[in-house]
Amino acid sequence: MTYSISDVAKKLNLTIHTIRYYDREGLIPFVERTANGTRVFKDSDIDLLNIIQCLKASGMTIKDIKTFIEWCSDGDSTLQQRYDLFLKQRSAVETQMKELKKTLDVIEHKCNYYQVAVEAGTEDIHQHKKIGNTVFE
Amino acid sequence: MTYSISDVAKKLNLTIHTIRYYDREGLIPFVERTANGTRVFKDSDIDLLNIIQCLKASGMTIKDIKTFIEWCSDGDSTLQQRYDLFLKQRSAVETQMKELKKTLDVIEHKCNYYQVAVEAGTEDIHQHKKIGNTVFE
DNA sequence: TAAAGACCTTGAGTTAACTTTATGGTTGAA
DNA sequence: TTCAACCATAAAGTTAACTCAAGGTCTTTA
Repeated sequence: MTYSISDVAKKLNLTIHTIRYYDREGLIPFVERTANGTRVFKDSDIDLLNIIQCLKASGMTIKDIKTFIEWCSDGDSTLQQRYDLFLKQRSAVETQMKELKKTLDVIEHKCNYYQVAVEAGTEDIHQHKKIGNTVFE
Repeated sequence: MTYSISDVAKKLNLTIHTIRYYDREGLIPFVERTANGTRVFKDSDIDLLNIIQCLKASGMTIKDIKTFIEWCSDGDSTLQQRYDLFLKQRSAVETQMKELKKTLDVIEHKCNYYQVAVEAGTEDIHQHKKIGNTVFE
């Protein structure tokens, strides 16, 4: 089973431009070409693009993802580096989740605050802090 | 209690430049000035900067945060808009947390994969997919 | 057979959020 | 009194990650 660039774009919810950009940046070095240069994607290429999406979501830059892919190409001599990389990303994502939880708590506090204020028709319902003449909490 | 811009920068782990940038963008319109133009921050200004950090962490742009601050200045007539905004941000953050959890699961899978491979000294320990001649899982 | 619609490359443009540079004013200790 | 250490503005520069435009080739379809 093979796919055109637009098939892949639809499947992964990326634009054609983005996929070509990733190719240019060296993220998908194993995509084959027809005689006239058209890219032909295999399932394994789609798997790789999925991994790239995951690494991006974990906060990695394109440049760092490229490094990882180069390590993959280098074979078993880079296993430790790749392991360390994923350990680092794991802890990075765990940190992000904790931060996001704190953020959510603050936002939920605001939701409650505004729900009460909307029902009352005024922010004066709250004992509050003022900044200038403007209510901020 | 008042603070200089560098005090605030230290306290909130921002640079002086970033704080001035936020001021230029209209995010902190209530900071006072001395006769010669030096900014003087009150505790309420620091509270507001903390709220700004939280909104940024939830994925809001500077432009949208500015809109929120304008709504605050407009008083009770914007209560519903502000409530809706926080409901929207809450659901945005909840979505982000779910996505991050999926990402973490994939990364943990990779950690296990590489731990086994490092111990074995080779990726051949895994039944695997190959892309070109390169192992990607 | 010609127009539509894929695909390609190179290179320039965009956007957000800073970040730096250039230039200059104020203040307080040595 | 000078000089370091603050503060200020305006405007240009940076970076990442796209995104678009121009100009060209190939293939399919009316």
